[in-house]
Order: sequence, then structure tokens, then C-alpha cells
Amino acid sequence: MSNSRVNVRWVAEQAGVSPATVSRVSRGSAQVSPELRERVMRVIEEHGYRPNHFGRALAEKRHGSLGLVFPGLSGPYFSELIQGFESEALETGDQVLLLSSHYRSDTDAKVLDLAGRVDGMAIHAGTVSEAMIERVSQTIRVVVMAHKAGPAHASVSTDSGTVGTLTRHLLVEHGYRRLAFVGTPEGSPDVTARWEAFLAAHAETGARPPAGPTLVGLAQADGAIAAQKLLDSEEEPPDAVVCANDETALGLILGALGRGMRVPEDIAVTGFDDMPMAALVQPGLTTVRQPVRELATVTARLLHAPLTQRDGDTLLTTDVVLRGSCGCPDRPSGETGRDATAGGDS
Amino acid sequence: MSNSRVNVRWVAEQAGVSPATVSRVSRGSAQVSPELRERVMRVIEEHGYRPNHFGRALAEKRHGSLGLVFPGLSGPYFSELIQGFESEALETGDQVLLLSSHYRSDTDAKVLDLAGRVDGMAIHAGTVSEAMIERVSQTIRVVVMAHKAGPAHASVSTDSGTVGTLTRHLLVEHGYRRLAFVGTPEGSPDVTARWEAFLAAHAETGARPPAGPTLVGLAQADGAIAAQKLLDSEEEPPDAVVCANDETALGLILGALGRGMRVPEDIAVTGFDDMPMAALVQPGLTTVRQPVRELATVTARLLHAPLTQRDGDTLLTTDVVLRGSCGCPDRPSGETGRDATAGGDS
DNA sequence: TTGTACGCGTTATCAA
DNA sequence: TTGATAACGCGTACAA
Repeated sequence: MSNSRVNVRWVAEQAGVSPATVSRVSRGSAQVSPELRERVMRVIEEHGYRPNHFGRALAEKRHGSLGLVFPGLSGPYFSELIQGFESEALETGDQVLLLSSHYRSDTDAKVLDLAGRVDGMAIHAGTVSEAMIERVSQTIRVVVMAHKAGPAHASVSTDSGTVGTLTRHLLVEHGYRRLAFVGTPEGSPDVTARWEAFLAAHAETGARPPAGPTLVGLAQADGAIAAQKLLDSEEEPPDAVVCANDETALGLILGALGRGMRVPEDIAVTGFDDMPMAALVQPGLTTVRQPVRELATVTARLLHAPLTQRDGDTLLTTDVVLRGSCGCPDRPSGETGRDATAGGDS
Repeated sequence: MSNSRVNVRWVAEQAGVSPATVSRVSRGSAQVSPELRERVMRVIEEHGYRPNHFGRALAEKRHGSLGLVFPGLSGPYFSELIQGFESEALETGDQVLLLSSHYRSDTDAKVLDLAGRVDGMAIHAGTVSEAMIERVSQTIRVVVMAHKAGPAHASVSTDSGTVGTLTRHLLVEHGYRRLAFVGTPEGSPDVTARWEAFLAAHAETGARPPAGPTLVGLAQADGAIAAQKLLDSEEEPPDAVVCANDETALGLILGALGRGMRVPEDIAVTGFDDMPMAALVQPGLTTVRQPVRELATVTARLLHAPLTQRDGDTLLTTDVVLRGSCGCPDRPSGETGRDATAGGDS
């Protein structure tokens, strides 16, 4: 605990004023005469007095903190998410309490615990049950991230439909015929939405989708695993792969290149996120740009200022970013850019 | 705030007992007769009573939380760090408060803020000034991560000297002659230690080191940038590159492959961390294995149980992991493994 | 075993 | 403008 001796009463005594005055000075809440103010400030600085957090919170009925619950996946996506949230929270003077569910069974208890220590809670899709979200919502403000929650809850999500646009691009513009989808819909509402958009594009264009998604996680290493599954199998490999995120796409490209295959000539690959690395690979990674940081900051703002926006979903737009990995002409980064052949190889 | 009506007094009234008894029941601190216990539990469950965090903390003089301060870099290293710390803290019932300094100027103020809300604080190397660490140490327990702090402070670090072993391996076993080092020592004590070990190995073997490190960050994209700097330059490119971490190494490999170069035949690459992806690339990434998760969990344990270990550094061992990217024979993952030529191309 | 009374540190209210 | 007093919710000596 902090300096236990130095509290309001003690400072007040030293300065020869009342505790109330010390409080007023320390938080600048009301007018105090210059003399007293000076006397108090001197004592405060001399002894490094800082108001005790509990006392203040108890009196103000306010924590000054926000909670962030996420599944515990690693990678740039969550890093960006956490940092965006954290930096926005710090902007308004709120501290951030972190809880990664990590697929544990006692997550619910931890969430309730957390709910008692924060003013608002951001919950990433796929981490907490609907029932628990409902329950927590009744005591503090909750915003669901990356998933369009029901109209009763506030949520911020990004448009997954763009995966459909991208899939149509592969099918129609490039003429690929055997597409694969890398990612696991179950337990992840955002991956589910992307998979559904992928299927919908097939249905619209009359193309035949794969029997099911290639089930791997969202880390780069999972992309390498997907490469094993798709390329080392006895079945005919796909001519284009839509990955649930950039990380797996990069892992897949790495796997393909390592096997002596060419991208996109032998196999086209697309991602989702448009993380910095996507523009730096050669060939550049065709992907869907998602405003991850905005997703985080908007969520934090919604939590801090509950007045501005009531419940309902805030949908952030996403865009297709065409680069070389789908077969489109690549804009070389640096002088060594290769010419990517436009059009498919069907 | 939580259900403001439902507090100890109210529950006590409902159950027809005293507040003290409710407290005893809710935390199982003392013996209570079965009947009263039953009555109280009924009311607690029926109305979902949860002890207010502030009241409890104020009375117990204890926060039940740990702080984690880190620079704000993204990538697998910090993800693993955060998660390891968080999972260990949850094990002991502590909540985690996050603060990413993000190279801001007002970090010191935020750190002091944080110090008033946690029982202990883990500070990653390169985030907070010595003076501030000293100051915070006087009020709560502090552990410095990834940097051997002075004997006055507790710290947990991993052995960077192994980079010297790896460098000697490149120079002596493989006979590489023009090594490069990718990473920015300044502001990052752990990168500094690796750079120094790299230099020491050159001195010991009489080899001539590069004029200076290739200054880029620690993200994968920085590896791609390093590839531009090293491979697109007019100067003769290095025949081996020691990267400050695996991420930049992978970015560099990606850049080299994208330029039509072969790894390790045209250029050897090594990393640091041994993240999952390192074993999955082809060729496999030669690197130094660092127990990142242990770094985090040991730190958390040190903070939670200040009794076990007093000040001083806890050094975790690291190991060289030889794979194909340095020129050693690679163990193929899957059937498509390529034969890597052992020995250098000097 | 149970209840009473006080302390934890701060802010808000109200009276001066 | 300032000060006294009452909350805020809980844990815990101490007394019964």
C-alpha cells in the first residue's frame, strides 16, 4: 500500500486546515484562497501525498477503470486491439484491467470479479456466454467487440461481408475454381461471418464451395499447418485460398514458397486485416482492410461516455485491398518488385 | 457501480443477522452455525450479493491486483508475456492492470497512478526510468523484466550470452565472414545485451564485425524493411544475418525468398525467441530459445509472494536451436523437407 | 457462536 | 471561502 501515514487528515493537520480543504486543493474541485492553497500544496509536495484510490473511489462511487475481456489469442490483431483500447482509455484517465479467458472453465467467475472493479467492460466476441453478458450488463455498461450483438446490447463490429466481395473477385475476375477457406468458425463469431460470406459468394456465382473450412487457429503457425493439410495431401490442392486473417495467410504463403510453389501462379492466397506485413511480403498480400485500432478506440469511447450512443451495433467499414497474391498486378515495394501476372490460371 | 442496494447491512437485515455474520459467511473467515449460514447464503444467492471491492480493499489494505508495464510493442513476444503474466496472476486471484508506455511523455504520471492501485508492479525493461523504478519501489514491490537490474532491485531476465554462442557457430562452424545484426540496441536493454554478445563473439574469434547494427524495430515488418536495407543496397550483402528476434528474422527470410534468394545458400538467417513459427518455416529457423512464458510467470510469482525471494536477478537459461536457416541440416517437417547443405558457402 | 462499534481514506453536504 | 459531519461498504477487534 501507499504511504500509510500520509492521508488527508494528516496533511490537513500539518497545513493547519480541515481535511475538506485538502481534498478541494488536491483535486481542484472548488475555490480555495491562495494562502491556504499554497500552504496545502507545500505539504502535499513535500511529503508526496497522493489520495488513496479506495477512499476516493468509495466516496465517488466510481472506479476510474475499464475492463477488457478477450479470448487470449496471440498475434498482431490482439496486440493492436489491446493497445488501441489502452491508449484511448489512458486518454480519459482510465486504467485498463485485462482478462484473457483463455478458454478456461472459470471465466464466468473472473468476469463477475472484474465487473466489480470497473466502470465498463469491453467483451470480445467468443469469450463470454450471452447469459453472462446479459447479467453483467445490468450492473455496468458493456460493449461487445467484433460481433454484432443483439439490439439489446451495444456492440462494435467490422463488416465481414467484404469477404464475399473478395471471394467473388477470385471466382469471377480470376476464374479460380477450387477455393479453400482457412479458419475455424466455431467459437469465433467473426470467423463465422467470414466463412458465411465466403459461402454466399459461391452460391451467388454458382460456384461449388469446398466441403468445409480447413480447421486451424488464427496464428501464423496455423497457416503453416494449413499448408501441410492442403498441399501435402493426396487430393488435388486448391488453386486459391481465402484465409480468415493475414497471419494464417502469411504462414500459408511461407509454407507454399518453402515447398517450391509460386504465389499466385501455383496458388493464390488472401487474408483479412491488412496488417503492416501484408504490404511488405512479395508478392503483396491481397486482403480485406479492417480498422482494428478504430474498433478498439470506438469501443473505449463508447464505454467512457455512455451518453453519446445507446445500444445497437456500430458497424465499421472494411475494404478489399488487391495486391499480387491473388493474381492481380502487384505494385512493387522497392526496386526488386516482380511482375505479377494478372488473371487466373484456370 | 454494482447493485447499490445490496450491501452487507442490507443482506444482514434480510437474513435477520448482523453484518459481521454476513461478512464471515461471504468469505468463510470464521465458524458460523449451519442455520445462520444457510439463511445468509440464501439471501446472498437470491439477490446476487457480491462484496464491494472498495470496501473490502479499504478494510484489508490490499488491492488484489498486479500491474504490468511494457513498452507497447506488438507481436508474439509481448502477447506471450502478457498472457503468461495474466494467467499466473489469475491463478492466485489477482487482477491485472495494464499500462503500455508507448513512448509517451506522461508515462511517469501514469506509472504513479498505477502504483496506487496495485500491490505489485512488473516493469519491462526499457519503459520506465531508473529514478521512477526507485521511487515506486519504496511503496510497492517491483520486479523488472528482461533486464538484469541493479542488485537493489528484483529482476527476472534471460541469458543473452547465448547469442555469442550462436554467433561463434556462424563464424567458426559455417565460416561466414560478413555478418549483419538486425535490431536497435538503444532503448532496449535486452537487444543491447544481444548486440554486445554478437560483438564479443567477433572479438573472441578475431572476426571483423559490421560497422553497426541494422537499425529497425522488432516487428515482422521491420524484418522486411531490413531486407530492403541489406539486400537492395549497392554494397555487398551479408552472408549471414543475426536478428534480434524471430519476428524480424522471419520478415527477413520472407524478403529474401521474395527476391529469389535462397536461404541459407545465399544468405543465412538466425533469430531469437524460438516462437512456434520458427519450427514451421522452411527452412527451419535457427534461433535461441527463450522461455518467455516462464519469464512472465516467474515475475508474477515473485510479485505475489514477496517472501520467497529477495532482491537480485533471476536468470533464466536460453539454448541455441540449430535448424536449416543457418546452414545446418534441417529436419524436414512433413514429407517435403528440403535437404539443407551443412557448412557455409564462404 | 454472535453482535456492536470502530477504522479504513476520501468526498459530499450543509452550516457557518 | 472554510470547517464539521455524515456517508461510502467492508473487515475485525472486542464484548457478550
